[in-house]
Amino acid sequence: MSAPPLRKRPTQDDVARAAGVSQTVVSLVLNDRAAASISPETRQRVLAAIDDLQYVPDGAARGLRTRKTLIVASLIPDITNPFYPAFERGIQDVADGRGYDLIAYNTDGQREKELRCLRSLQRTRVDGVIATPFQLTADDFAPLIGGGVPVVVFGELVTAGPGSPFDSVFLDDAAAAAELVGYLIDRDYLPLAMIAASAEHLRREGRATAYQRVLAERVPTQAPLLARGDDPTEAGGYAAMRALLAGPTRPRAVFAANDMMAMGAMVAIREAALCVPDDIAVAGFDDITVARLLNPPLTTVAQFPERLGRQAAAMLFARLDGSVTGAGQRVEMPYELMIRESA
Amino acid sequence: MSAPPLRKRPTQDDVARAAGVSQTVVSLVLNDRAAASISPETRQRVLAAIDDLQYVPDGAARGLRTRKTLIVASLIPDITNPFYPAFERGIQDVADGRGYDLIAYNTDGQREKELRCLRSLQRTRVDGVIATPFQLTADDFAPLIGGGVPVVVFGELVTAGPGSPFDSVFLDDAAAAAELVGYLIDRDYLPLAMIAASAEHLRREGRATAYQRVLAERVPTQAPLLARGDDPTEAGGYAAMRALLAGPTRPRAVFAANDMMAMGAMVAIREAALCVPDDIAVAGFDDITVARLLNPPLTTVAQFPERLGRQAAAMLFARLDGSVTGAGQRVEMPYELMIRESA
DNA sequence: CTGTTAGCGCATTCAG
DNA sequence: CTGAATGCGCTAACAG
Repeated sequence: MSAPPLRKRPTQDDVARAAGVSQTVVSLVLNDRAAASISPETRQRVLAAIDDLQYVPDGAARGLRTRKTLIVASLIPDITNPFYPAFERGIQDVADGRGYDLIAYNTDGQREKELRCLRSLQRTRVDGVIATPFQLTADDFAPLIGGGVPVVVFGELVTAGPGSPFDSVFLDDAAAAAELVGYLIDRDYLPLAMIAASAEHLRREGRATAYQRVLAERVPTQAPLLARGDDPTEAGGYAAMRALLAGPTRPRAVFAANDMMAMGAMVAIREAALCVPDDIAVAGFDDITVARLLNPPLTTVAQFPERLGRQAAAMLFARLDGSVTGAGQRVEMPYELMIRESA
Repeated sequence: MSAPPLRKRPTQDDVARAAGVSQTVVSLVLNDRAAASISPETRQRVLAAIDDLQYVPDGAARGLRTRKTLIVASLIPDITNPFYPAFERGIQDVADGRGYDLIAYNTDGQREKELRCLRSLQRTRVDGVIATPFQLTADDFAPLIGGGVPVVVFGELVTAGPGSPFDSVFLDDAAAAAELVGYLIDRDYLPLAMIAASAEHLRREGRATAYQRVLAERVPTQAPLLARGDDPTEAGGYAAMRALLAGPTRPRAVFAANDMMAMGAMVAIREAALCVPDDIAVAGFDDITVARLLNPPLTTVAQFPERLGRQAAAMLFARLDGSVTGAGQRVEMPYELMIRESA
C-alpha cells in the first residue's frame, strides 16, 4: 500500500444496497431495536454486508440525530503532573468499558484556558464532563448544565451550595494535611516549614491553611514558615526550598503541598549538602507512583488517583444511563498517610 | 442555580431569527467566507445575536457537512508511564493552537486494544491520528489511510517500506542504546546486565539487541545477562532485578530498557542492602522528568518526549492543512546521553 | 450583498 | 417484518 485509494467510506445506504434491503433495516439491526424484530435471515445478510464493506457507523451523523456523541471530556490542570495520568487512566478505563471515548484537556490551572476548554466542550458536544477546576465557578458551567450535560467535579466547586447540580468526588484535604502535620510535630520535626504554590491556586489552599492552624495550635512558639513556589511543580518546590534554606531559620522538616514539589525540595536540600531526613525531613502529598521509589522513599498522603478517576467516571455514567437523577451527589473518598523514610 | 432549565441550545436558525437575517448569513459570518462579503452592519447584528443567545456551533452537524471534526487522536500504550504524558502534552499544545481537540487512547501495547482504538477512531471520525503502535502493522491502518485520514507514527512501523503513506518521527534507539552501553563498558562497569520487558514488546527490542551486539563486540568474554520483566514498568524492572540478584553472577551495572524499569531496579538493589552506583550502577532510557530528581540522579538517554509530540503534531497538521502531500516523511529526532550519578 | 435549496449519514416516525 | 419519508444543524452551491 502506498498510493491510498481514498474511496469514500461506506454508508448504511451502501450496506443496504449490498444486502438487498432498505437503509432502515440496516439501522435497525445495528441498533438492535427490540421493537421491530428483524428476521434472523435478513439480519445475517445485513451483518455479512457490514462485515464485507467494512462499514463503521458515522459518529457525527448518529450524534446529530441522537444527541449523543459517546464522548466524555476530562478537564485537568496538567497531564505532566503524575497525579493526573493516573486519574485519567481511571476515567478512561471505565469510559472504555462503556464504549465511550475520552477527550482530555489541560488547563494549567489558568482560568482563561479553563474557559476555552469549556467552549471547546460545547462545540464538540460531549455527553458528560469530569472536571478538576482550579478557577472555575459553578456559573461557568451553567451553559453545560443547562444543556443537560452532566458534570462531575473533582474537589469542591467554590460556589456550589447545597442543591447544586454537580456531582463531586473529593477528599478532606485539610484533614489529611492536618494529620500529616500532626505526625511531623509528634516526631519533633521542628521548626516545621511548608512549601506551596502561589496562593492563586486557591484549590490547594486547604493544605496550607491546615498547616498553619495545626502549627498554631500545637506549637504556638513557632512562627509559620510558609514558602511559595510559582507553580505546583518540581521547579516550584525547588525554588521554594532554596528560599527557605537562604532564610534566617533552617527548618527541621518541610511539608510540601504535593509530591512533585517535595521532590524539588529534596534536590535543593541535597544540593545544599544536607541529608534527608537526618538534616531536613520531607513530606509530600499525593503519593504519586514514584514517591515510593525515591531514595529515601517519600512520606506522603495517598489519594489513590486511579480510584478517584474510576469513582468520578462511575458517577458520570450513572447520570448518563439515567440510573441517578436529581441533585448532585457528593462522595468523599479516603486518604491514607504513607509513612516512609523521608520523614 | 439548582434546577437546570434545560433549554435547548440555540441553533443558527435561532440566531438568524434574532438578528433578522437568514440562516445562511449566520453561517457566512461564522466562517468568515471571503467570497461573500457581509455588510459590516449586518455582521455586527449577527455577532450581537450570537453573543446574546450564547450560540455555539454544533461540531457534529458541521462535521457531517465538512467532513472535518476538528478532533485528532493519539494512541499511546499507557499514560501512566511518565514518558507519554509529556509526549501527549507536546501534541496537545500544538493541537490546541490549531483549535483542535485531542482524544487519547491507552492501548497497553496490546494488539487487541490497539485494534479496538482504531475502530473507535473510525466511528468518531477524527481528522488525523498520531500513533505509538506496539503491535499494529501498516495494514491495520489501511482503513484510516484509505479514508484520507493522515497518520503520523512515533517509531517505525514494522511493515512500512519506502513509499509508505505514513509520516513518522523516530529516533535511533539502537544507536542510543549502543552509545550508553559503550559508555558503561568504558567505565569498566562489568559484568554489565540488561533488563527489559518481555520480548513481545518488539518495539523496544532495538535496545536489547544493541546491548547484546556491543557487549559481544567489546567484551566477548562476558556472556550477555539479559533479564526480562513482564511489563515495561517499575514492577517489571523490580522483578527482573531481583532475578538478576538471585542469579549466579552479580552484575556490576544494569542497563534498563526504560527509566521506570530502572527505578524498579534501584529499589530492588537497595532492598538487597546494596548501593547505587558503588555496588551496582544503573542506567535507564527516556529521561523522564523524575530521572534527574532521583537519588542518585539517573544516568539515561534523553528522548525529549514533549518535543517529539510537538514534531509529530506539526507533521500531522502539515498534512491537515495541505502544506505537505505525497509520500510519508520520516523525521529522525536527536537523543542525548545524560550522564549523571547513578552510573 | 443576501436568501433558497439541497443534502451530509443516520434514527425514527408512520405506512404497508 | 420491512420500506419511504422526514429532519437533526450545518455548509455550500446557486439564484436573486
